Amino acid sequence: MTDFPYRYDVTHTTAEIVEAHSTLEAGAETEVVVTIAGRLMLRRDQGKLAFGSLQDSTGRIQLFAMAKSTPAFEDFTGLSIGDWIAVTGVVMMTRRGELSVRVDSWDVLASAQRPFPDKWHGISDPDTRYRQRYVDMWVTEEARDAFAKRSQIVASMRSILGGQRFIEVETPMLHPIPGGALARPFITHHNALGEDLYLRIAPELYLKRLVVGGMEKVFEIGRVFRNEGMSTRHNPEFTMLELYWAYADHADMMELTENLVAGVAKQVLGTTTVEYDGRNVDLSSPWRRATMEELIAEHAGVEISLATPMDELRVLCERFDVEVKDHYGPGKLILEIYEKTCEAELWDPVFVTDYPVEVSPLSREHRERPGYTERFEAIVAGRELCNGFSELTDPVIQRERFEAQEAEGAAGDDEAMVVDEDYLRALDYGLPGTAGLGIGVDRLIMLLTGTTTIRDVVLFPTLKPEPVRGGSDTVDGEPSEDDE
RNA sequence: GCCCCCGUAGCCAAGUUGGUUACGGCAGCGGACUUUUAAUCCGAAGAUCGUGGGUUCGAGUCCCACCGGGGGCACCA
Repeated sequence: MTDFPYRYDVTHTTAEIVEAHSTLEAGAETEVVVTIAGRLMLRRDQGKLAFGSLQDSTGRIQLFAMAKSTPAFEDFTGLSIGDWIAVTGVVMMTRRGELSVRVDSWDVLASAQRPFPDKWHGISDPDTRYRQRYVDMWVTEEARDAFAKRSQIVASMRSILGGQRFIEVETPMLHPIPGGALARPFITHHNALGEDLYLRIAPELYLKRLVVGGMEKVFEIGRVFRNEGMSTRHNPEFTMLELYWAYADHADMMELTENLVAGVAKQVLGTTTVEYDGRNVDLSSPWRRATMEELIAEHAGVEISLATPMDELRVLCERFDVEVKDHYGPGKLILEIYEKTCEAELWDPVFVTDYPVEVSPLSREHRERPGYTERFEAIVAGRELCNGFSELTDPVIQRERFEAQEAEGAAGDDEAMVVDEDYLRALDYGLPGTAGLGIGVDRLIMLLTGTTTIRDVVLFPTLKPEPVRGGSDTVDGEPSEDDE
Protein backbone atom coordinates (compact mmCIF):
# COMPACT_ATOMS: atom_id res chain seq x y z
CA MET A 1 0.00 0.00 0.00
CA THR A 2 2.98 2.18 -0.39
CA ASP A 3 3.57 2.66 -4.06
CA PHE A 4 1.60 5.82 -4.65
CA PRO A 5 2.70 8.35 -7.27
CA TYR A 6 5.04 11.18 -6.34
CA ARG A 7 3.35 13.52 -8.79
CA TYR A 8 0.39 13.50 -11.14
CA ASP A 9 -0.61 15.57 -14.13
CA VAL A 10 -4.01 16.99 -13.29
CA THR A 11 -5.61 18.93 -16.13
CA HIS A 12 -8.80 20.32 -14.63
CA THR A 13 -10.52 21.21 -11.40
CA THR A 14 -14.06 20.00 -10.85
CA ALA A 15 -15.28 23.60 -10.90
CA GLU A 16 -13.74 24.18 -14.34
CA ILE A 17 -15.54 21.16 -15.73
CA VAL A 18 -18.86 22.18 -14.22
CA GLU A 19 -18.47 25.68 -15.58
CA ALA A 20 -17.63 24.50 -19.11
CA HIS A 21 -20.14 21.67 -19.49
CA SER A 22 -23.10 22.25 -17.21
CA THR A 23 -25.43 22.78 -20.19
CA LEU A 24 -24.80 19.37 -21.79
CA GLU A 25 -27.92 17.47 -22.68
CA ALA A 26 -28.85 14.43 -20.63
CA GLY A 27 -27.21 11.35 -22.13
CA ALA A 28 -24.72 13.38 -24.17
CA GLU A 29 -21.06 12.58 -24.25
CA THR A 30 -18.28 15.01 -25.17
CA GLU A 31 -14.90 14.22 -26.63
CA VAL A 32 -13.23 16.25 -23.95
CA VAL A 33 -10.81 14.16 -21.93
CA VAL A 34 -9.90 15.45 -18.48
CA THR A 35 -7.77 14.32 -15.58
CA ILE A 36 -9.04 15.30 -12.16
CA ALA A 37 -7.92 14.44 -8.66
CA GLY A 38 -9.37 14.63 -5.19
CA ARG A 39 -11.08 12.56 -2.54
CA LEU A 40 -13.78 10.00 -3.18
CA MET A 41 -16.59 11.21 -0.92
CA LEU A 42 -19.53 9.00 -1.96
CA ARG A 43 -19.95 5.82 -3.95
CA ARG A 44 -23.03 4.14 -5.38
CA ASP A 45 -22.28 0.70 -6.76
CA GLN A 46 -24.82 -0.84 -9.01
CA GLY A 47 -23.63 -4.17 -10.31
CA LYS A 48 -21.88 -3.48 -13.58
CA LEU A 49 -22.03 0.26 -12.97
CA ALA A 50 -20.66 2.46 -10.25
CA PHE A 51 -21.07 6.13 -9.47
CA GLY A 52 -18.87 8.16 -7.19
CA SER A 53 -18.43 11.76 -6.07
CA LEU A 54 -14.98 13.20 -6.36
CA GLN A 55 -14.31 16.30 -4.30
CA ASP A 56 -11.41 18.66 -4.80
CA SER A 57 -10.70 22.12 -3.44
CA THR A 58 -13.12 23.68 -5.92
CA GLY A 59 -16.14 21.40 -5.56
CA ARG A 60 -17.49 18.00 -6.53
CA ILE A 61 -18.24 16.09 -9.67
CA GLN A 62 -19.72 12.68 -10.30
CA LEU A 63 -17.63 9.77 -11.54
CA PHE A 64 -19.24 7.24 -13.86
CA ALA A 65 -17.61 3.81 -14.07
CA MET A 66 -18.64 0.80 -16.14
CA ALA A 67 -17.47 -2.76 -15.66
CA LYS A 68 -16.83 -3.18 -19.35
CA SER A 69 -14.73 -0.06 -19.83
CA THR A 70 -13.25 0.93 -16.49
CA PRO A 71 -9.92 -0.79 -15.83
CA ALA A 72 -9.77 -2.80 -12.59
CA PHE A 73 -13.47 -2.17 -12.04
CA GLU A 74 -13.55 -4.51 -9.05
CA ASP A 75 -10.83 -2.49 -7.35
CA PHE A 76 -12.62 0.74 -8.19
CA THR A 77 -15.76 -0.43 -6.41
CA GLY A 78 -13.56 -1.49 -3.51
CA LEU A 79 -12.22 2.01 -2.88
CA SER A 80 -12.84 3.50 0.54
CA ILE A 81 -14.66 6.73 1.12
CA GLY A 82 -11.92 9.25 1.66
CA ASP A 83 -9.36 7.69 -0.68
CA TRP A 84 -7.47 10.18 -2.83
CA ILE A 85 -7.75 9.21 -6.48
CA ALA A 86 -7.04 10.62 -9.92
CA VAL A 87 -9.42 9.90 -12.76
CA THR A 88 -9.00 10.39 -16.49
CA GLY A 89 -11.91 10.19 -18.88
CA VAL A 90 -14.38 12.00 -21.06
CA VAL A 91 -16.83 14.55 -19.76
CA MET A 92 -20.42 13.33 -20.15
CA MET A 93 -23.94 13.80 -18.88
CA THR A 94 -25.81 10.79 -17.48
CA ARG A 95 -29.33 9.93 -18.57
CA ARG A 96 -30.58 11.50 -15.35
CA GLY A 97 -28.72 14.69 -16.19
CA GLU A 98 -25.81 14.55 -13.77
CA LEU A 99 -22.58 15.94 -15.19
CA SER A 100 -19.93 13.25 -14.85
CA VAL A 101 -16.43 12.18 -15.76
CA ARG A 102 -16.36 8.68 -17.19
CA VAL A 103 -13.68 6.62 -15.50
CA ASP A 104 -11.54 5.54 -18.44
CA SER A 105 -8.48 5.20 -16.25
CA TRP A 106 -7.74 5.90 -12.64
CA ASP A 107 -5.07 5.73 -9.94
CA VAL A 108 -5.02 5.78 -6.18
CA LEU A 109 -2.99 8.72 -4.85
CA ALA A 110 -3.39 7.94 -1.16
CA SER A 111 -5.61 5.63 0.79
CA ALA A 112 -7.68 6.67 3.77
CA GLN A 113 -6.87 4.14 6.43
CA ARG A 114 -9.31 5.60 8.90
CA PRO A 115 -13.01 5.71 8.10
CA PHE A 116 -14.51 9.06 7.20
CA PRO A 117 -17.41 10.47 9.22
CA ASP A 118 -21.03 9.90 8.33
CA LYS A 119 -21.56 11.09 4.76
CA TRP A 120 -24.79 12.86 5.64
CA HIS A 121 -24.47 14.03 9.22
CA GLY A 122 -20.78 14.87 9.19
CA ILE A 123 -19.16 15.72 12.51
CA SER A 124 -21.23 17.33 15.24
CA ASP A 125 -18.73 17.11 18.06
CA PRO A 126 -16.87 20.44 18.16
CA ASP A 127 -13.91 18.87 19.85
CA THR A 128 -13.40 16.51 16.93
CA ARG A 129 -13.93 19.31 14.42
CA TYR A 130 -11.22 21.48 15.96
CA ARG A 131 -8.75 18.73 16.73
CA GLN A 132 -9.11 16.99 13.39
CA ARG A 133 -9.59 19.99 11.14
CA TYR A 134 -8.13 17.92 8.30
CA VAL A 135 -11.29 15.84 8.39
CA ASP A 136 -13.65 18.68 9.25
CA MET A 137 -12.61 20.56 6.12
CA TRP A 138 -13.73 17.70 3.93
CA VAL A 139 -17.07 17.09 5.54
CA THR A 140 -18.15 20.54 6.77
CA GLU A 141 -18.89 22.93 3.96
CA GLU A 142 -19.23 25.96 6.25
CA ALA A 143 -15.71 25.34 7.50
CA ARG A 144 -14.31 25.36 3.97
CA ASP A 145 -16.23 28.53 3.15
CA ALA A 146 -15.12 30.37 6.26
CA PHE A 147 -11.45 29.74 5.62
CA ALA A 148 -11.75 30.62 1.95
CA LYS A 149 -13.35 33.91 3.00
CA ARG A 150 -10.68 34.47 5.58
CA SER A 151 -8.04 34.34 2.89
CA GLN A 152 -9.98 36.76 0.69
CA ILE A 153 -10.54 39.20 3.54
CA VAL A 154 -6.88 39.37 4.44
CA ALA A 155 -5.91 39.68 0.78
CA SER A 156 -8.42 42.50 0.41
CA MET A 157 -7.02 44.39 3.39
CA ARG A 158 -3.53 44.10 1.95
CA SER A 159 -4.64 45.30 -1.43
CA ILE A 160 -6.56 48.30 -0.08
CA LEU A 161 -3.68 49.36 2.17
CA GLY A 162 -1.14 48.72 -0.55
CA GLY A 163 -3.23 50.95 -2.83
CA GLN A 164 -2.76 53.73 -0.28
CA ARG A 165 0.99 53.20 -0.27
CA PHE A 166 1.23 51.55 3.13
CA ILE A 167 4.29 49.32 3.45
CA GLU A 168 3.92 45.90 5.06
CA VAL A 169 6.62 44.84 7.50
CA GLU A 170 7.40 42.06 9.95
CA THR A 171 8.67 42.97 13.40
CA PRO A 172 9.90 40.66 16.16
CA MET A 173 7.60 38.22 17.89
CA LEU A 174 10.16 37.52 20.61
CA HIS A 175 10.28 40.60 22.80
CA PRO A 176 12.71 41.28 25.64
CA ILE A 177 10.04 43.56 27.13
CA PRO A 178 6.34 42.91 26.50
CA GLY A 179 4.74 46.12 25.37
CA GLY A 180 2.15 47.90 23.29
CA ALA A 181 -0.88 46.57 25.12
CA LEU A 182 -2.15 45.76 28.57
CA ALA A 183 -2.06 41.98 28.74
CA ARG A 184 -0.28 39.11 30.38
CA PRO A 185 2.37 37.65 28.06
CA PHE A 186 3.63 34.13 27.45
CA ILE A 187 7.20 33.76 28.67
CA THR A 188 9.82 31.71 26.89
CA HIS A 189 13.56 31.30 27.20
CA HIS A 190 16.45 31.67 24.81
CA ASN A 191 19.19 29.25 25.75
CA ALA A 192 22.15 30.84 23.99
CA LEU A 193 21.33 34.31 25.28
CA GLY A 194 20.46 32.96 28.69
CA GLU A 195 17.51 35.36 28.68
CA ASP A 196 13.78 35.08 29.12
CA LEU A 197 11.83 36.48 26.20
CA TYR A 198 8.17 37.23 25.77
CA LEU A 199 5.88 36.32 22.89
CA ARG A 200 4.61 39.66 21.68
CA ILE A 201 1.29 40.98 22.95
CA ALA A 202 1.35 43.70 20.27
CA PRO A 203 3.74 44.93 17.57
CA GLU A 204 2.93 48.56 18.41
CA LEU A 205 6.20 49.81 19.84
CA TYR A 206 8.30 48.31 17.05
CA LEU A 207 6.06 49.77 14.37
CA LYS A 208 6.35 53.23 15.88
CA ARG A 209 10.13 52.79 15.95
CA LEU A 210 9.80 52.28 12.20
CA VAL A 211 7.96 55.58 11.85
CA VAL A 212 10.85 57.18 13.72
CA GLY A 213 13.02 55.38 11.17
CA GLY A 214 11.20 57.10 8.33
CA MET A 215 8.43 54.69 7.31
CA GLU A 216 5.58 57.16 7.08
CA LYS A 217 2.87 54.60 6.29
CA VAL A 218 3.48 51.17 7.68
CA PHE A 219 1.46 48.15 8.73
CA GLU A 220 1.84 44.60 9.94
CA ILE A 221 -0.60 41.69 9.89
CA GLY A 222 0.53 39.03 12.28
CA ARG A 223 0.00 36.84 15.25
CA VAL A 224 0.03 38.18 18.78
CA PHE A 225 -0.15 36.12 21.95
CA ARG A 226 -1.94 36.87 25.18
CA ASN A 227 -1.93 34.63 28.20
CA GLU A 228 -5.55 35.05 29.10
CA GLY A 229 -8.82 33.20 29.28
CA MET A 230 -10.38 31.64 26.21
CA SER A 231 -13.91 32.22 25.00
CA THR A 232 -16.01 32.46 21.87
CA ARG A 233 -14.12 35.67 21.04
CA HIS A 234 -10.69 35.00 22.52
CA ASN A 235 -8.02 32.65 21.30
CA PRO A 236 -4.64 32.88 23.07
CA GLU A 237 -2.96 33.52 19.72
CA PHE A 238 -4.80 35.73 17.29
CA THR A 239 -4.14 37.91 14.30
CA MET A 240 -3.82 41.63 14.52
CA LEU A 241 -3.56 44.32 11.90
CA GLU A 242 -1.59 47.29 13.20
CA LEU A 243 -1.09 50.36 11.12
CA TYR A 244 0.76 53.67 11.62
CA TRP A 245 0.36 56.79 9.58
CA ALA A 246 2.67 59.77 10.04
CA TYR A 247 1.32 63.33 9.87
CA ALA A 248 -2.23 62.02 10.53
CA ASP A 249 -4.39 62.08 13.66
CA HIS A 250 -7.23 60.09 15.20
CA ALA A 251 -9.85 61.70 12.96
CA ASP A 252 -7.95 60.69 9.83
CA MET A 253 -7.58 57.22 11.24
CA MET A 254 -11.29 56.82 11.94
CA GLU A 255 -11.96 57.65 8.31
CA LEU A 256 -9.37 55.18 7.13
CA THR A 257 -10.84 52.52 9.40
CA GLU A 258 -14.45 52.82 8.29
CA ASN A 259 -13.40 52.93 4.65
CA LEU A 260 -11.15 49.92 5.08
CA VAL A 261 -13.81 47.78 6.75
CA ALA A 262 -16.56 48.85 4.37
CA GLY A 263 -14.19 48.41 1.43
CA VAL A 264 -13.25 44.88 2.43
CA ALA A 265 -16.92 43.99 2.90
CA LYS A 266 -17.72 45.37 -0.53
CA GLN A 267 -14.83 43.54 -2.20
CA VAL A 268 -15.33 40.19 -0.52
CA LEU A 269 -19.09 40.09 0.07
CA GLY A 270 -20.28 42.60 -2.50
CA THR A 271 -22.29 44.44 0.16
CA THR A 272 -21.76 46.50 3.28
CA THR A 273 -24.74 44.98 5.07
CA VAL A 274 -23.97 41.79 6.93
CA GLU A 275 -26.15 39.59 9.07
CA TYR A 276 -24.78 38.79 12.47
CA ASP A 277 -26.45 36.77 15.20
CA GLY A 278 -29.81 37.20 13.48
CA ARG A 279 -29.58 40.99 13.06
CA ASN A 280 -28.34 43.18 10.25
CA VAL A 281 -25.26 45.31 10.67
CA ASP A 282 -24.69 48.26 8.36
CA LEU A 283 -20.98 48.76 7.80
CA SER A 284 -21.23 51.56 5.26
CA SER A 285 -19.30 54.71 6.12
CA PRO A 286 -19.39 57.09 7.81
CA TRP A 287 -19.79 55.49 11.22
CA ARG A 288 -21.22 57.31 14.18
CA ARG A 289 -18.77 59.07 16.52
CA ALA A 290 -19.65 59.46 20.19
CA THR A 291 -17.62 60.13 23.30
CA MET A 292 -17.53 57.54 26.01
CA GLU A 293 -19.35 59.90 28.34
CA GLU A 294 -22.10 60.62 25.82
CA LEU A 295 -22.71 56.90 25.50
CA ILE A 296 -22.81 56.45 29.25
CA ALA A 297 -25.40 59.21 29.45
CA GLU A 298 -27.41 57.49 26.71
CA HIS A 299 -27.29 53.95 28.01
CA ALA A 300 -26.86 54.32 31.75
CA GLY A 301 -28.68 57.61 32.17
CA VAL A 302 -25.94 59.27 34.22
CA GLU A 303 -23.80 62.31 33.45
CA ILE A 304 -20.25 61.69 34.55
CA SER A 305 -16.78 62.92 33.67
CA LEU A 306 -13.30 63.10 35.12
CA ALA A 307 -14.62 66.04 37.14
CA THR A 308 -17.11 63.83 38.94
CA PRO A 309 -15.97 63.24 42.54
CA MET A 310 -14.47 59.79 43.19
CA ASP A 311 -17.09 59.06 45.84
CA GLU A 312 -19.86 59.51 43.31
CA LEU A 313 -18.09 57.32 40.76
CA ARG A 314 -17.64 54.59 43.36
CA VAL A 315 -21.32 54.71 44.20
CA LEU A 316 -22.18 54.36 40.51
CA CYS A 317 -19.82 51.43 40.18
CA GLU A 318 -21.64 49.71 42.97
CA ARG A 319 -24.96 50.49 41.32
CA PHE A 320 -23.82 49.05 38.00
CA ASP A 321 -22.18 46.06 39.62
CA VAL A 322 -18.65 47.02 38.61
CA GLU A 323 -15.83 45.51 40.60
CA VAL A 324 -13.51 48.23 41.87
CA LYS A 325 -9.89 47.76 42.88
CA ASP A 326 -8.05 50.09 45.22
CA HIS A 327 -5.61 51.50 42.68
CA TYR A 328 -8.36 52.43 40.16
CA GLY A 329 -8.50 56.14 39.44
CA PRO A 330 -11.50 58.03 38.01
CA GLY A 331 -10.55 57.26 34.41
CA LYS A 332 -10.53 53.54 35.02
CA LEU A 333 -13.87 53.75 36.83
CA ILE A 334 -15.46 55.59 33.92
CA LEU A 335 -14.09 53.01 31.48
CA GLU A 336 -15.47 50.19 33.61
CA ILE A 337 -18.89 51.82 33.82
CA TYR A 338 -18.87 52.32 30.05
CA GLU A 339 -17.94 48.68 29.38
CA LYS A 340 -20.55 47.40 31.75
CA THR A 341 -23.44 49.54 30.58
CA CYS A 342 -22.82 50.41 26.93
CA GLU A 343 -20.59 48.09 24.97
CA ALA A 344 -22.94 45.17 24.47
CA GLU A 345 -25.75 47.56 23.48
CA LEU A 346 -23.91 49.08 20.53
CA TRP A 347 -24.86 47.32 17.30
CA ASP A 348 -24.22 49.35 14.18
CA PRO A 349 -20.63 50.58 14.12
CA VAL A 350 -19.76 53.36 16.57
CA PHE A 351 -16.44 55.04 17.19
CA VAL A 352 -16.23 55.52 20.93
CA THR A 353 -13.89 58.43 21.56
CA ASP A 354 -12.17 60.42 24.29
CA TYR A 355 -10.74 57.69 26.50
CA PRO A 356 -9.21 58.87 29.77
CA VAL A 357 -5.42 59.25 29.87
CA GLU A 358 -5.30 56.92 32.83
CA VAL A 359 -6.29 53.90 30.73
CA SER A 360 -4.46 54.91 27.55
CA PRO A 361 -0.74 55.01 28.30
CA LEU A 362 0.37 55.25 24.67
CA SER A 363 -2.19 57.79 23.43
CA ARG A 364 -1.64 61.50 23.01
CA GLU A 365 -3.63 63.82 25.21
CA HIS A 366 -6.73 65.34 23.66
CA ARG A 367 -5.92 68.76 22.19
CA GLU A 368 -9.03 70.29 23.78
CA ARG A 369 -9.85 68.10 26.77
CA PRO A 370 -7.11 67.69 29.36
CA GLY A 371 -7.18 64.31 31.08
CA TYR A 372 -8.61 62.63 27.99
CA THR A 373 -6.89 61.23 24.93
CA GLU A 374 -7.49 61.27 21.21
CA ARG A 375 -8.24 57.59 21.31
CA PHE A 376 -11.13 55.67 19.79
CA GLU A 377 -12.45 52.17 19.66
CA ALA A 378 -14.90 50.90 17.08
CA ILE A 379 -17.67 48.77 18.53
CA VAL A 380 -19.66 46.65 16.10
CA ALA A 381 -22.33 44.13 17.01
CA GLY A 382 -21.60 44.67 20.68
CA ARG A 383 -17.96 43.77 20.35
CA GLU A 384 -14.79 45.70 20.14
CA LEU A 385 -13.41 45.59 16.61
CA CYS A 386 -10.48 47.94 16.75
CA ASN A 387 -8.58 50.52 18.72
CA GLY A 388 -6.72 53.56 17.52
CA PHE A 389 -5.41 56.93 18.53
CA SER A 390 -3.22 59.90 17.91
CA GLU A 391 0.08 58.55 19.15
CA LEU A 392 1.84 59.98 22.15
CA THR A 393 5.06 61.36 20.69
CA ASP A 394 6.64 63.18 23.63
CA PRO A 395 9.38 61.08 25.29
CA VAL A 396 9.12 62.88 28.61
CA ILE A 397 5.37 62.36 28.94
CA GLN A 398 5.74 58.80 27.67
CA ARG A 399 8.23 58.11 30.45
CA GLU A 400 5.80 59.47 33.01
CA ARG A 401 3.05 57.23 31.61
CA PHE A 402 5.31 54.18 31.72
CA GLU A 403 6.23 54.99 35.30
CA ALA A 404 2.57 55.36 36.25
CA GLN A 405 2.04 51.94 34.70
CA GLU A 406 4.87 50.47 36.71
CA ALA A 407 3.29 51.87 39.83
CA GLU A 408 0.09 50.05 38.94
CA GLY A 409 2.11 46.90 38.40
CA ALA A 410 3.55 47.33 41.87
CA ALA A 411 0.01 47.79 43.14
CA GLY A 412 -0.90 44.35 41.85
CA ASP A 413 -1.94 44.84 38.22
CA ASP A 414 -0.11 42.04 36.45
CA GLU A 415 -1.02 43.43 33.05
CA ALA A 416 0.59 46.81 33.58
CA MET A 417 3.33 48.02 31.26
CA VAL A 418 6.96 48.47 32.17
CA VAL A 419 9.37 51.16 31.03
CA ASP A 420 10.85 50.45 27.62
CA GLU A 421 14.06 52.49 27.56
CA ASP A 422 14.87 51.81 23.93
CA TYR A 423 11.43 52.94 22.86
CA LEU A 424 11.91 56.15 24.82
CA ARG A 425 15.30 56.59 23.14
CA ALA A 426 13.58 56.21 19.77
CA LEU A 427 11.09 58.92 20.74
CA ASP A 428 14.01 61.13 21.72
CA TYR A 429 15.07 61.07 18.07
CA GLY A 430 11.66 62.47 17.17
CA LEU A 431 8.29 61.01 16.22
CA PRO A 432 6.05 63.37 14.25
CA GLY A 433 2.32 63.49 14.85
CA THR A 434 1.19 59.98 13.94
CA ALA A 435 -2.04 58.04 14.09
CA GLY A 436 -2.14 54.34 14.92
CA LEU A 437 -4.71 51.59 14.55
CA GLY A 438 -5.11 47.99 15.64
CA ILE A 439 -7.80 45.73 14.23
CA GLY A 440 -8.55 42.25 15.54
CA VAL A 441 -8.49 40.42 12.23
CA ASP A 442 -10.20 37.29 13.54
CA ARG A 443 -13.06 39.38 14.87
CA LEU A 444 -13.39 41.22 11.60
CA ILE A 445 -13.59 37.86 9.84
CA MET A 446 -16.21 36.67 12.32
CA LEU A 447 -18.23 39.79 11.62
CA LEU A 448 -17.99 39.43 7.85
CA THR A 449 -18.73 35.71 7.86
CA GLY A 450 -21.48 35.82 10.47
CA THR A 451 -19.54 33.52 12.78
CA THR A 452 -20.18 33.73 16.51
CA THR A 453 -17.21 31.71 17.73
CA ILE A 454 -13.61 32.55 16.98
CA ARG A 455 -12.80 28.84 16.77
CA ASP A 456 -14.69 28.69 13.51
CA VAL A 457 -12.40 31.21 11.85
CA VAL A 458 -9.11 29.95 13.33
CA LEU A 459 -7.88 26.79 11.60
CA PHE A 460 -6.36 25.20 14.66
CA PRO A 461 -7.77 26.87 17.77
CA THR A 462 -5.91 26.38 21.02
CA LEU A 463 -7.15 23.29 22.91
CA LYS A 464 -5.89 21.25 25.77
CA PRO A 465 -3.56 18.53 24.52
CA GLU A 466 -5.23 15.19 23.98
CA PRO A 467 -4.46 12.69 26.73
CA VAL A 468 -1.75 10.28 25.58
CA ARG A 469 -3.11 6.79 25.12
CA GLY A 470 -1.23 3.57 25.58
CA GLY A 471 1.70 4.57 23.37
CA SER A 472 0.23 3.11 20.18
CA ASP A 473 0.07 6.49 18.56
CA THR A 474 3.63 7.49 19.29
CA VAL A 475 5.55 8.62 16.27
CA ASP A 476 8.94 7.07 15.73
CA GLY A 477 11.80 9.52 15.75
CA GLU A 478 11.81 10.66 12.17
CA PRO A 479 15.19 12.03 11.16
CA SER A 480 14.93 15.77 10.89
CA GLU A 481 16.04 17.54 7.75
CA ASP A 482 19.21 19.54 8.07
CA ASP A 483 18.75 23.25 8.28
CA GLU A 484 20.48 24.94 5.42
C1' G B 1 -10.26 30.32 38.52
C1' C B 2 -16.00 29.91 39.31
C1' C B 3 -21.09 28.18 37.66
C1' C B 4 -24.23 25.26 34.33
C1' C B 5 -24.46 21.49 30.45
C1' C B 6 -22.40 17.40 27.49
C1' G B 7 -19.28 12.63 26.72
C1' U B 8 -23.10 5.64 24.30
C1' A B 9 -18.80 1.62 17.99
C1' G B 10 -14.68 5.38 12.97
C1' C B 11 -19.17 8.98 12.42
C1' C B 12 -24.58 10.30 13.58
C1' A B 13 -27.79 8.65 17.34
C1' A B 14 -32.10 6.19 20.90
C1' G B 15 -32.01 4.48 25.73
C1' U B 16 -38.70 5.87 30.34
C1' U B 17 -39.26 6.68 37.52
C1' G B 18 -32.32 2.33 38.06
C1' G B 19 -34.59 -3.79 35.93
C1' U B 20 -32.93 -9.63 31.30
C1' U B 21 -28.60 -9.94 26.16
C1' A B 22 -27.77 -1.29 25.18
C1' C B 23 -32.86 0.65 19.58
C1' G B 24 -31.34 2.19 14.92
C1' G B 25 -28.70 4.67 10.68
C1' C B 26 -23.99 5.76 7.91
C1' A B 27 -19.20 3.84 7.01
C1' G B 28 -16.66 -1.14 6.91
C1' C B 29 -17.41 -6.81 5.64
C1' G B 30 -20.32 -10.86 2.40
C1' G B 31 -24.15 -11.11 -1.48
C1' A B 32 -27.87 -9.02 -5.57
C1' C B 33 -28.33 -5.10 -9.11
C1' U B 34 -26.23 -1.58 -16.51
C1' U B 35 -27.93 5.46 -15.26
C1' U B 36 -27.46 6.14 -9.52
C1' U B 37 -28.04 11.02 -6.53
C1' A B 38 -27.62 10.16 1.41
C1' A B 39 -28.99 4.63 -4.52
C1' U B 40 -31.86 0.32 -3.01
C1' C B 41 -32.47 -4.77 -1.18
C1' C B 42 -30.63 -9.26 1.67
C1' G B 43 -26.99 -11.19 5.34
C1' A B 44 -23.28 -11.32 9.14
C1' A B 45 -20.43 -8.38 12.40
C1' G B 46 -18.86 -4.18 15.30
C1' A B 47 -19.69 -0.96 22.35
C1' U B 48 -14.47 -2.38 28.69
C1' C B 49 -21.54 3.35 27.70
C1' G B 50 -14.86 9.27 28.72
C1' U B 51 -11.68 7.25 33.26
C1' G B 52 -11.64 5.67 38.42
C1' G B 53 -14.29 5.00 42.82
C1' G B 54 -19.09 4.58 45.47
C1' U B 55 -24.58 3.57 46.52
C1' U B 56 -27.77 -0.72 45.19
C1' C B 57 -29.96 -7.45 44.78
C1' G B 58 -29.13 -4.72 40.09
C1' A B 59 -26.05 1.46 37.21
C1' G B 60 -25.52 3.95 30.37
C1' U B 61 -29.19 5.92 34.07
C1' C B 62 -28.04 7.96 41.03
C1' C B 63 -23.51 10.09 44.06
C1' C B 64 -18.07 11.66 44.29
C1' A B 65 -13.39 12.63 41.97
C1' C B 66 -10.65 13.12 37.61
C1' C B 67 -10.04 13.78 31.98
C1' G B 68 -11.88 16.23 27.53
C1' G B 69 -15.41 19.54 25.27
C1' G B 70 -19.47 23.42 24.97
C1' G B 71 -21.92 27.83 27.02
C1' G B 72 -21.77 31.70 30.63
C1' C B 73 -18.99 34.62 34.33
C1' A B 74 -14.34 36.44 35.67
C1' C B 75 -10.28 37.91 32.75
C1' C B 76 -9.50 40.47 28.15
C1' A B 77 -7.80 48.12 25.06
